[in-house]
Amino acid sequence: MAKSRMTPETLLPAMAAHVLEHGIAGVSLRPLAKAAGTSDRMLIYHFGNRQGVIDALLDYLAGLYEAGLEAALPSEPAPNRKETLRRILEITATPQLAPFMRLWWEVVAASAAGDATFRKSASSTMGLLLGWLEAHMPEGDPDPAGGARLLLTLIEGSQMLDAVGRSDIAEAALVAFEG
Amino acid sequence: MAKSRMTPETLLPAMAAHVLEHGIAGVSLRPLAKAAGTSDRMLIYHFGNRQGVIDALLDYLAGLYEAGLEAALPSEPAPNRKETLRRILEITATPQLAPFMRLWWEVVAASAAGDATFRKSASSTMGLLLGWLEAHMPEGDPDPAGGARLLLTLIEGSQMLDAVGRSDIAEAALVAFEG
DNA sequence: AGCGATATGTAGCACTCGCTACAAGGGCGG
DNA sequence: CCGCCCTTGTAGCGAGTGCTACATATCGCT
Repeated sequence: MAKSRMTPETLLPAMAAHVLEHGIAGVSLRPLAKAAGTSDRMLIYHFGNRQGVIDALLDYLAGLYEAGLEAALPSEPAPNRKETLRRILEITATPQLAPFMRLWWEVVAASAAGDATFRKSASSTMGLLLGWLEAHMPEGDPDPAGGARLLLTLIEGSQMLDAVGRSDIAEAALVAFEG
Repeated sequence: MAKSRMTPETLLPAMAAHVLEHGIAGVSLRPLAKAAGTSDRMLIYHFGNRQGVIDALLDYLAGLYEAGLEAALPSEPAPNRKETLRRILEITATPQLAPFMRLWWEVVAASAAGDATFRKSASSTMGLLLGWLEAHMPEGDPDPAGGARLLLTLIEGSQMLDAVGRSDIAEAALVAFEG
């Protein structure tokens, strides 16, 4: 019966694409399996249960996001904090990263609801972003560590405001930011 | 048969309590109805359909949140932006407002996923908070409007970081904030 | 008192959910 | 070539979903 011997690794890209479009928190096995060209039966077989599927997807998506970010982020340092902030906000609004933002708020919501898996993923994603920011703070910044944390907080606040349709507030905040 | 003649208004408080504990985005009618001492049948009767129930709940919860916030927020202006920020963050970490935070990220996630009802609710909540902030900016602030938007962005970023277990970042950001 | 509108309980429909039991095909080592 | 194991399909279970049909109880009004 076996035609192609699909491994978990084979399935993940297609499932990730489905999840990026339809969300991950409430995803159900049958549509997910169909999107990957297999059956719910096989997802359970490969990943044990639904939670296993989601865990694997979160891991895989974190890698995808990191790669996408790495590709989009410029390496030249900005002259000051405000410009650093402006560049990051511009990049994270990139269409190819946009589906990740929708997913991101799902991860945050699940974290806030107490889901350990999602929280761990979210927490490490923030660590990743913070690390990049620290490494790309303007030269001569008096407090790169603190500044990076301040910028990260502003970035996330801006993105939340974008998500609820109040990018006007985020833009005004950027203007008012003295960096 | 009718025992108590429950009106939609009678049902809302109990339903709100249930939703604050169990989430609103994926709430299902039967447990919700049981929590309110009625049946799914009656929820549909009173609110038309599930969406009607959720709409009514969002409205009611927005009112609850506003009232809780109004009760918790002090009226004396802070000496500077940083202190204003610190006070707000302290208040929104209040236990009685905590369940609302969990709900809030659900609302944000649904907004990001394109749900119009949730987005409208989230957007107006941000408007509410912004209005309060503008009215409570420090005396003599050079740019109260811009400053309020900057603070709101920082507040929301901090709360997101809290939600994913990275309050360490939010606290360092507060320290690094020059207001 | 009687009648119509309002309110509520019961049963059920058609569907999806995660997951499992069973059987069987395909690959590989002996 | 045989037999075992890994993989996969089919069918289905029990529970839960939003919602509806129908019957009936209760209230306000005349």
